[in-house]
Amino acid sequence: MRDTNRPNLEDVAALAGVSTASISRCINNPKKVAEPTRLRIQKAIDSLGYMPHFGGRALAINRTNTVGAIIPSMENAVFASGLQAFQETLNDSKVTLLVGSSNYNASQEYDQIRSLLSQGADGLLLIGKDRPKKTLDFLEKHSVPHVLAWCFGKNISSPVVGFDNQKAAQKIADHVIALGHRKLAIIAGLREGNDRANERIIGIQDAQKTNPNVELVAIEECKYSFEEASAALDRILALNKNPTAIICSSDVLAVGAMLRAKELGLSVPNDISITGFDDINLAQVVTPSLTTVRVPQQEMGRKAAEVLLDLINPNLGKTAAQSVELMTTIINRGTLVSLQ
Amino acid sequence: MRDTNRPNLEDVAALAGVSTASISRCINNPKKVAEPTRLRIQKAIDSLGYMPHFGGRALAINRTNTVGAIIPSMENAVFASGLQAFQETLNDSKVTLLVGSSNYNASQEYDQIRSLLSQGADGLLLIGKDRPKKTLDFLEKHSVPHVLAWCFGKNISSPVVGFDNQKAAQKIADHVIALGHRKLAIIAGLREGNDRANERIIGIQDAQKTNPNVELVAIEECKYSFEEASAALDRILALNKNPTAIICSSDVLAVGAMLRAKELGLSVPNDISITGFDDINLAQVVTPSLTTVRVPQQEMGRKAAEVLLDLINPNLGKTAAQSVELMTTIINRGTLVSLQ
DNA sequence: TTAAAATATGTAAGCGCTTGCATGCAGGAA
DNA sequence: TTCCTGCATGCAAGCGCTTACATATTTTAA
Repeated sequence: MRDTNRPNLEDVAALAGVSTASISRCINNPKKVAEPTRLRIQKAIDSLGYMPHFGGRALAINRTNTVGAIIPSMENAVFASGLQAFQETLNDSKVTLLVGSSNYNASQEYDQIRSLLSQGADGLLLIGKDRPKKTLDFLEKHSVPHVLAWCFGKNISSPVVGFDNQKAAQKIADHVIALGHRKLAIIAGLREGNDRANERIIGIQDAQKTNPNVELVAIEECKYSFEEASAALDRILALNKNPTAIICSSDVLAVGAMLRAKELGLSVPNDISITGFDDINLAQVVTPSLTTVRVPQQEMGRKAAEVLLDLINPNLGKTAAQSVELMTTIINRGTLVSLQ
Repeated sequence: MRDTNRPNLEDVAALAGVSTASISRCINNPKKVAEPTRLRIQKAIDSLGYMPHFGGRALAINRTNTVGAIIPSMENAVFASGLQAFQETLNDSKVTLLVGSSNYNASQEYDQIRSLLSQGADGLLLIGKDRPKKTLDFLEKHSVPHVLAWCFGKNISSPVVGFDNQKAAQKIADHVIALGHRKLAIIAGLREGNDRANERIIGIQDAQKTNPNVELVAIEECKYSFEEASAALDRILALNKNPTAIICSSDVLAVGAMLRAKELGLSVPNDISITGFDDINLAQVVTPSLTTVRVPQQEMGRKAAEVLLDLINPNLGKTAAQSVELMTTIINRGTLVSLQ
């Protein structure tokens, strides 16, 4: 039923003494309306405080200028600055961002996808490349424009903007090995439904395999919290295999392990080296500061937004949206020691 | 123009052999439709992969089940977990969250408010209580349901869910003073357009005033980054007033100051005590871990969502939405030393 | 048995906006 | 003058959905 409180096109039209069509044109395509009329209309709009009704417009043009992003967790600083950059880039094109979080859970992600889409999202940003067939089918069936981030891969059918987790992990592991470490352990996120965690483990295993005299004494998976990482370190130490370096698949895990090591009276890196992944704020703050892998978050967010916008706008002569691979860098700080 | 790709109510109705009205009822009020029909409809919906069109619905019921939140910054972990709780609570009521960020800038906030509203947000979460008249007028004129968080106060016309920044700041300052500190300095966020930063300063000043033998040797404002806090510490030290404690109005600032102190060869807390505010992750991670003020973020997010939902739903007999004041707690860790 | 009440479903109007088409009008070319 | 062109504007259909109301069917009561 009519909300008499909120002015609509007709009200503006009446006040300005023109038809609703002109108002609409004035808003969406100002050149199509003559100067004096435009001024009159603008005055009417201002004086009524008119704002176009979102639903009406969405219905008419079948587009919302809204995109959704579903990240595994909002609490995790890992995604924050990437998302911020994503949003800023969208805003430049007058597109609004809807955010959902999946809690690292595929079925929650599916629900969020449906929810954001039924909220009218024109496109989606998703994290990672592995998801259940059900989700994939859904995306395909509804031909949802989407881009994947925080991952990369050659034979993915969706556009991807990110980095190769496996290669990045292999690189840091190679680096650790090059410094003389021969007994490694891993603390990683739960692989289940998390391709990034999974590939990071595989990357480290790759590095180990190409160096036969390197031993991988433990692989511990846990949730991304200090407490869980702390417990994971305990489990590793309980094995009595004496790894000289622990490669963690996230800074949060690395810091959790460091905190625990400190509690146990172990010196990092003298007694044990620890490396992280992501290079979030935390990494610079711990003592010693964390040697880690820097992920180009901002660039990823920005580029992902560009690709998604391309996907949504049947664009004018521009090149089709393409996947882009970004590179990670190893940031050497204080938690990794050379054994040579 | 009709998107033939996307099934609409009519398609479902045709397939199920009922009218569109029944489909609509089946979706929104299943009890109103008989069991066998409901099953038939459900099957049709599933087989077509039908999803209601957001705009159509929004137009018909003049409601989007969407609320917006505008936070000063996404990068700052300060708001992350509160926002997460806010979102989760909304989700329980099938309400989606739109997020905008204002970059601690009133005019950007105003733009975001307009943008979220024109995206159809039914209500808004805003941070802090001070804003320009223009913004206030706008909210009033359009009678936008909204709740303020991260602040509290008696004579605010909007519902507020938060804590009293001034009191909380006074409390930590009193605590510092009780430990024997007589020369204090402040590192705070920029007060301009930021009531939280402002009130936290005032709270500390309150504490100082009631203790005449306490001196406030410096008040430095800066942006919320390690680098800026670091520079602020330098400016304070350059004064040669030798404060024994630096009260920071955010953990980020406190950690930035700590990092700088360490660079300068100053021991925290032996040479100088430092306190934070917020109790974000960072606080536990630095060495020594940070004595700070814990803000009940999750609770604030949850309660704010409840109040906002109340505001939006002309609800059934429930009590009207009320402001709620939450309490902060001082978390004693390692950066504040007793001088007695 | 019949009337009344309850239940299930359909009909159609209308939410606010955009846009193809029609109309009117001014200026220029023939 | 007449015709054409182009611009500014209006008209009205239609986007997909909800819902008051009308209608048809079943149940219940008397």
